[in-house]
Formats: sequence, C-alpha cells, structure tokens
Amino acid sequence: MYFCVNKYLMTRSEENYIKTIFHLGRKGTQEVATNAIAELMETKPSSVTDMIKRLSEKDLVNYKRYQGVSLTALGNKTALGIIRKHRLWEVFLVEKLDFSWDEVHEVAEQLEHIKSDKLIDSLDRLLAFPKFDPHGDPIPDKNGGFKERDRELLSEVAINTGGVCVGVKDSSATFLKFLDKNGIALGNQIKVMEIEEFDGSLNIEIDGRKMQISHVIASNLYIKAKDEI
Amino acid sequence: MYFCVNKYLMTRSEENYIKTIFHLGRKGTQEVATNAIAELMETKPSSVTDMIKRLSEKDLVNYKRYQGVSLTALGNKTALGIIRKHRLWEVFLVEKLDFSWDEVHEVAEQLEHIKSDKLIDSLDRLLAFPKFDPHGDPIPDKNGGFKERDRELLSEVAINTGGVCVGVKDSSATFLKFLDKNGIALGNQIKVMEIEEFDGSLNIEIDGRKMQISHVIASNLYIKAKDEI
DNA sequence: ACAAATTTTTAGATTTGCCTAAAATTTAAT
DNA sequence: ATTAAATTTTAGGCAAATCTAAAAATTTGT
Repeated sequence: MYFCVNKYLMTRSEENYIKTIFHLGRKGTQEVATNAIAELMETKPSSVTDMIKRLSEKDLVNYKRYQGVSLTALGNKTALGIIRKHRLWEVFLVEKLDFSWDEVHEVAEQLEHIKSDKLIDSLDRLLAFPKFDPHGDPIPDKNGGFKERDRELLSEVAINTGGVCVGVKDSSATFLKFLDKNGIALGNQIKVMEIEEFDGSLNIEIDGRKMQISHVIASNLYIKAKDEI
Repeated sequence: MYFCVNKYLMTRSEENYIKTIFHLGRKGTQEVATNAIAELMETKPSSVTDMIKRLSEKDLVNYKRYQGVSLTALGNKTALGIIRKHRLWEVFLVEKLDFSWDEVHEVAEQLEHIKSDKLIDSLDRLLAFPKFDPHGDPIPDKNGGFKERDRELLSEVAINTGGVCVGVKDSSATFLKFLDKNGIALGNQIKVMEIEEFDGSLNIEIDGRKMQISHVIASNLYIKAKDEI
C-alpha cells in the first residue's frame, strides 16, 4: 500500500499534531489556527510552526504562512488511522480489561502509536468489529470510512420526547465520573419530562427513574432520536 | 511506591539499554562490555558510553570508566518490569490475537514501553497469570520474582531419555519458522533415539513421529527433563 | 615488558522537538 | 484609514540521542 511508506516513518509527535489538526478541523470548516493547536497540545505557537513546516514537507498538511493549516488527503487518512487505533484500544480496555470509561483515554493515547497493521486488525476482530468506542464516538474502518451516527444533544430535544443515550460530547474524566455517580450510562433510555425556564435544567426520566440535570449536563449527552416514548 | 518515581521518567531508549544490559549480564556473571551493548543494539560504542553515564547518574547502573557496566538493584528491578511487560504482551498476541510465535517479538518490543501499572496487571489477569511466554521463557511477577524452569538442552540429554519440549534458546523468527515447518512446538514429547557420531545430529521421536535433527537444532531446544520414556 | 591491537572514552557535529524573545503579518477598533 | 492588538513566524538556543574521528586506557602477543 502506498501510504504505508509515510505512515511508518512518522514520529509520535508528528502523529499527535496530525490528530490535533484533524479534531480542530472538524469543528470549524476553516483552516486551523496555530494558536489553537498550541493551546490544545499545551505547547508554544513557535513549536507548532516548526512542526507544521515539517508536516507540510511530508505532504500531510496544506500550509501557507499566516494562513492556518489543513490536512491533505494523506494527512486525513493518517489521522483516521490513528483515531481508529485509539478507539479500538479504548474498546479493548473497557471490554476486556474492565477499565471504566474515564480511565481509558490516557492509556489509549500511548497505545494508538503502536505500529502494526496486523495487530490492529486482529484487535478489531477480537472485539467483533465494534462501530463505536466507549464514549459513543464512531470507529473508522480499515479504509478510514465511518458514518456519524444520527444523534442529537439531549438539550435540543422537545419535551416528552427522548431516546437511547448513545454518546457524550465532553469525554473528560470529570464529566464521565459525574455520570457514573449519577447512574447515567450509554444505553439508558432517557425521556425529557420538563424543562425549567429559569436555568434551563431538565427533569428527565432515565430507565424509569426520575432525576433533574442541569442544562450543561444535557448539552453534553447525545441521544439517538428515533421515537416518542 | 518508591521506584515508580524513576520508572515513569525513563525514556524508551533508556529502557532499551537497561533491558540489553540485563540480558548480557545473565550470560556472563561479569561486567557487561560497552562493545557488546553496542553490537546487540546496533549502535556505536560512543553512543553507549553516553547513555551509560546518564543511567549511572540515575542510579540504574554501576559504572567505572573502562571497567564495563552492571545493573544496580534498581536497574535490575526496572529490567524485570520491562521483561514482564514484553512477555505478557507476547502471550496476549499469541493467545488472543492468533499471532504465531515468530511474529510476536517486534510488536512486543513496542508494547513493552507502554506505561500503566493497571494495564499490565489487568492484562496479566485476562491471560490467567501465565508463568511462561510463547518461547518458554519465564514471566516475572509484579515484584520481579520468577523461577527459572528446571530444563536442559536437548543436545545434552542421554540416548533413550527425553521429555516435554518447554522452550527455545534461540527465539529468532528464522529458527521458529523452521520449527513450525517441521512440526516442532512447545508441549511436544521428545525422545532421543540415537546420536550420530560423525556430525552430532540426532534421531528423535517427537510425539510418536521419527525424525532427524542437526546438533545445532538440538542445542537450541529446551526440554523438561523428568523421566525416561 | 613493551609494542601492537583492541576497547573505551572524549570532542565536536547533527537531528528532533521544544523553548524564549523579537520581528513580521494580519485582524480589530476607533 | 491608521493605529493598536492579536497572531504567527523567525532567529537563536537547549536537551536527548545519535554519529564520526581522534585520543586514552586496557589487553594481548611475543
């Protein structure tokens, strides 16, 4: 395969930049700003500029001075490969090693850089080709293809509707632990009963149990909207 | 834990040096030579000297100029930790991902550097606390303890004796593939029928089947000597 | 024992990836 | 539109890990 030449020469640091640029590029459609990359990676803008030049020479990003950066087709494919590995390892950690969903990220950040096609394809098979990671995010297939699940934020749905909880927007350990503590997990049936006008907090029914959650919580939970309950 | 402070600051390169010094130190009881390290790691003696100095400052090795190098107690513990990880990952690759025993080394070389105590202990549990890796080498426990199995080289046993094949001395892909091709695997019952005076080759019976192997092959196969057959 | 060969170390350079400080460019504000 | 503010890049430096070439120490051979 053609792209392998490139993939196998990439350093850990280069891979992390590519991944960050990919994630930032998803949000806005525009070019990604140097400062944004630096902030997310907890490094300095000057370091980012350095790296961007190197990535540009390897044809992983499109770069024009002062104009921000975007991934090339090759960069995009590379990013999806790394994300595939990250998310498959997350599934492995939860399914096979009993990690909780707030513990997987740190270790997956290391495992995602292991280089072996056979390893990741075998892992995929061991896990029975999962389509989503423990936070509900889609796992790209071998060729980088994946489809975003049809979902919406709980904060956006109308009263008396709901669906199955299928993902989180914020997957920080803090938020995930909060959800654990309150018995909220992927797969739960959630129905919005009432929305408080004053602060936007929601009265919901989750797997039959009634509880109240703030607007912030609701705006970080995805549900698969399919039917009125 | 005290040693963790050190462990978590180690670079991949430092870990590889420690591992190499450990392996070389096993063979001879003496100090390990700079040149020997350089050769095994495919690097230059001057690079080795540089690194040894750094390791010495971190109290991982004992070092006196021109006098070779040996691991400190801390260095030894560190080495055993890395070897534990390497061998557990090898078991994982064979048992769970259907790798063959000649394919595991390269990937395990990468996986052994992943830093997470929880990860490795969970992996240990998933694999049901294996005591030996796919080549028959012992896996250190959490505290670095392990016992060498009571075994001997097939080339050393007397005619009409034998035992179960429990390990290989040379675990290069070349040798392992040769064994596969000839249907020799760990667990086989092997009995020495005759030893050729001329070239030292052996007529053996392996799981009931008769075959002839060279002295070189026999001197790279370990059997658990327990009983005459 | 002493010269020759080998091994080991030093010295100085290179690459990667990061830093700080200062200069260049773009964007925002009045 | 021009200045002020923010962003981005350049320039120069640093640490890790490597290299080559040359110097120092040890070992070996006779």
